[in-house]
Amino acid sequence: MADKAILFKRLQSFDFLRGLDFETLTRLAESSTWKVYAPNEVLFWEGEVESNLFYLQYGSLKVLKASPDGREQVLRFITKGEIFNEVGVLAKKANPATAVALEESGVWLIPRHALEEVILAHPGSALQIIENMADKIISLVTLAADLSLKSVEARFIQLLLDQAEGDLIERRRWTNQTELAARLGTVPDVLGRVIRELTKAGLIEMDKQQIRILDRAGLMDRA
Amino acid sequence: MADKAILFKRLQSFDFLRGLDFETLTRLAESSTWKVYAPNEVLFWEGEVESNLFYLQYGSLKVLKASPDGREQVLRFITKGEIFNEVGVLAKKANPATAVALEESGVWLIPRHALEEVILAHPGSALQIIENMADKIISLVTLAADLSLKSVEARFIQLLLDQAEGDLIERRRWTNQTELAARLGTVPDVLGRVIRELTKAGLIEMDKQQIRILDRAGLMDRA
DNA sequence: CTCCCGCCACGACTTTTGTCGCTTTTTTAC
DNA sequence: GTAAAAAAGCGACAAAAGTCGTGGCGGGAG
Repeated sequence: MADKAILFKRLQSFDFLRGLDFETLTRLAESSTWKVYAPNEVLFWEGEVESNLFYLQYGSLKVLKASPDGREQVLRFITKGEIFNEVGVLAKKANPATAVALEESGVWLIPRHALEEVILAHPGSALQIIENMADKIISLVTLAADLSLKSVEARFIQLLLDQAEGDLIERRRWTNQTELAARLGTVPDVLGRVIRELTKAGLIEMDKQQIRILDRAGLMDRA
Repeated sequence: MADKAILFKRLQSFDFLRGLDFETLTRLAESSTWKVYAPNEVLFWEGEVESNLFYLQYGSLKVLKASPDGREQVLRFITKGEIFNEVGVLAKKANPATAVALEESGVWLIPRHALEEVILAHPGSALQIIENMADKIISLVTLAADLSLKSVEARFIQLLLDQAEGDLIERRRWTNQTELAARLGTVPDVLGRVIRELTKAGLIEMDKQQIRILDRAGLMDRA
């Protein structure tokens, strides 16, 4: 079990808790619990009511919705340091999506009652949470519009350009074509085809370890 | 200009303002302004920063994102009594979408500073706003998943079943095939084809005034 | 009244996306 | 290390979505 002192330090660094006093943070840390999830383990299912706020200390997750026939649409990736499940915690609604660990992930669970206390006592933190949710609304709006208005190729190119540091994208264990396809809202075959075409056109190069952008301008043209 | 007394009454009926005292509501009403928009008039554009909260007193609006080539994806319809632009007001972010009046619409504009005062003074109202935003997140998540995982036909059938009162849907002036198509994330031709197929299959009947569901079970089967 | 414009109907065609079957390669589990 | 499972490559095909052209109907504007 991770030390509560770690969480305490983390809590101090959250934007939305900034400026809270020692006792408040201690109380939050005291009532929270720690959990480690294995790769592919589910944190919560679509339709469940989950009343903890999650703070991801290490690892990475995906949030998705699945169709009856097994296809999935990834709505969001969560990396170290992010909080999630504001919807379940604060709106007391059934969760609209499923959260799954992509790799081993360590998570703090902060119970609803502790959080509500903080918000009522410190209205400024509510504004921070609202900003946080606004960011999510913005990215969901963008996702919906992209799914409807852009081709798979355009979405893939945008993903490449967003993710690239310099002209390189490091591939991790879970950055395989199947996962990328779910992220783009398509199937692995189609993504594979797009990759082949972009490779043949000399725009990108892809192997197991990385994706390299060879012609940034050319990519932008096609998107 | 509509009487501020009307807004005052309305404010009293907002969920998120419930329980506020007389002076607070009066102040809100005092600092708000009233505006009427003509059909097809734009309330705000994607990318603009808009610092008023809107309350739609009568009329109806659509919120959409457009692609360079002119297609649009409607993200949300707003009807009488709803508030919108929480994102712009509270998160101080550029608006992710454009809002357009579908018919003549009367709107109250509540400025940011007045709203922030209320929230800081009454943390409970922040929780109400958070719930409001959570609802939006949920419906955007659903929209994104539907766009990615369901066919146009399935989305149209779902729209029919959601909107129907009894087995009837009244068509208003702006419920034409062009608008319905934008709402479903497709083009009028495709929607027209789907309508013809469902009609030929004896599942629905559609004229200028209304859409009638003839075989609810049959529709659900196909979706 | 009539001309014009927007909406809709419909068929033909193109493009995009998704599916299938089969093979090879890579990863994982034991 | 080896066997089994998962991922990926690839071509052929099928289905869904989008585009284009033509033409009809009907409701304003003049």
